[in-house]
Amino acid sequence: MNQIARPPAPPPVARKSSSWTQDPEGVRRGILAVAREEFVEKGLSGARVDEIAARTATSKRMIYYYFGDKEGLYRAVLEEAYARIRNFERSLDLAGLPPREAIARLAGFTFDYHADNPDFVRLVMVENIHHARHLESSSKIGELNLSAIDMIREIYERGLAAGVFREGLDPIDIHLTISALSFYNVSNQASIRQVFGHDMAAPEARIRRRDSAIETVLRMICR
Amino acid sequence: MNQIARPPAPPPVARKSSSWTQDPEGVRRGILAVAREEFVEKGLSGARVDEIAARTATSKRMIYYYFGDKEGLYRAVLEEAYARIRNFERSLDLAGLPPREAIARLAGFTFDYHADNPDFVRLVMVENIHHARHLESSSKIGELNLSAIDMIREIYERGLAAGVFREGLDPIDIHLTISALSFYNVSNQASIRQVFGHDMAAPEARIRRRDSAIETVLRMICR
DNA sequence: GACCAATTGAACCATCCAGTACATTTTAGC
DNA sequence: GCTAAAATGTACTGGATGGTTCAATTGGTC
Repeated sequence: MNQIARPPAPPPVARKSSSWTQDPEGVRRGILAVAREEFVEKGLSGARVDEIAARTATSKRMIYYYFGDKEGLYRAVLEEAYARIRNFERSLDLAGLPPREAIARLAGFTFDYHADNPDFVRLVMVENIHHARHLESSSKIGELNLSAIDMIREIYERGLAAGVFREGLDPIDIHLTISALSFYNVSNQASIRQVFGHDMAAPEARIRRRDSAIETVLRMICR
Repeated sequence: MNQIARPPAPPPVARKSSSWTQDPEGVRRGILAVAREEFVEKGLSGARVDEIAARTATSKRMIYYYFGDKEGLYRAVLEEAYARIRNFERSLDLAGLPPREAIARLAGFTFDYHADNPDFVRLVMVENIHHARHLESSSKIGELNLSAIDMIREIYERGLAAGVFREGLDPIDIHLTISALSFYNVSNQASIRQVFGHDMAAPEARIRRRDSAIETVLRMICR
């Protein structure tokens, strides 16, 4: 509910005043926001369409009107989440930095994105429980692929040329390491707390883990 | 179905033959095995008690007789999974190895355990989706805590004394890094395949990722 | 071979829940 | 203003689902 930047909703056409006051885009966004919270909290099968509808400003009827069925709604939520992280990745501008700094900042930003968006992390968990079937059927997410991996490849090659990175590494492997170190503390936060009594969401713990992750990635890559 | 080492089921008391042939322990185990598969595949809310019952040699009635309700059954599955990894950890004998070898083998074994037991990984994902509520209510899993972390602490201190490890590291941090690098490829296997077209379960990919994880852990810890 | 507790079978139930039917209101174009 | 299409409200349904009832069968003990 808080990480949705809901712009002031510029009504393209004048807004009449009456009993009803219709606003399709707003309704859509409203449904999506509530749906995301529910799916993130209870999973795809755990979430209840009635519950989502109840927490919305509109009715269950509208959910089916706009999204077809429960899976369509889930898919829309998933696509929005992936679109958002793709935007985040595109917003990174690391080309100007020296390789070592670039990787460090990429790792730091990635860590922060995961820590700041547990909803995204939990959605990805849910989707993986379902064997990523919906990622498959939905819009080709392949663009993610390029942006993230190519960015790493570019930095890595610059680092090789500059002689600061060790040779023989795979950009995908680097990406997996950064992702794993960013994802795990968030995805497994609850069980870590339960088993080790450590709250990874606490500011100090998070900062220390962040530093450790960056350091680990640098040590992995640097000569 | 394959990663459960089901010992030859030594019937402590003789087995009679009759129309019915009652065997509580066997029934229990049978239910648990099917239930694990279902929960792992569909999650807690996605799994259906009727479906579990149908795949069992016995009936739904027995599930409720032995486990009370769906959550009780889930809890039993969860406890069994954690008991199993605790056994695995206890079975590791690294005290005799030089520190560097010990950490490398710990990382390798941990990686292999996760890769060989995707059921465990998926169960932990499911449990985290549910905020580890059932880990909390079930038998104190705190013993895990000790065994895993203390083992690392012991190795780490030997490594410090030998001058091969760098100072200032937290055993929990080391554990989290090893776990993250072991867990992520399995938990996110489906989305990795979907987004990057890489199959982490393929033998070559797995071996390369394993080597990379071990190397990364060593570089993280060693001076 | 009788008795009791443990174990099992078959049918049943109350509720939940995804999805729909049908009517109604709103907006936009003329 | 009139009309068609888009958007919304209300009420409902049929099947799925977790859980239960009641009785029957078994194994051990005496």
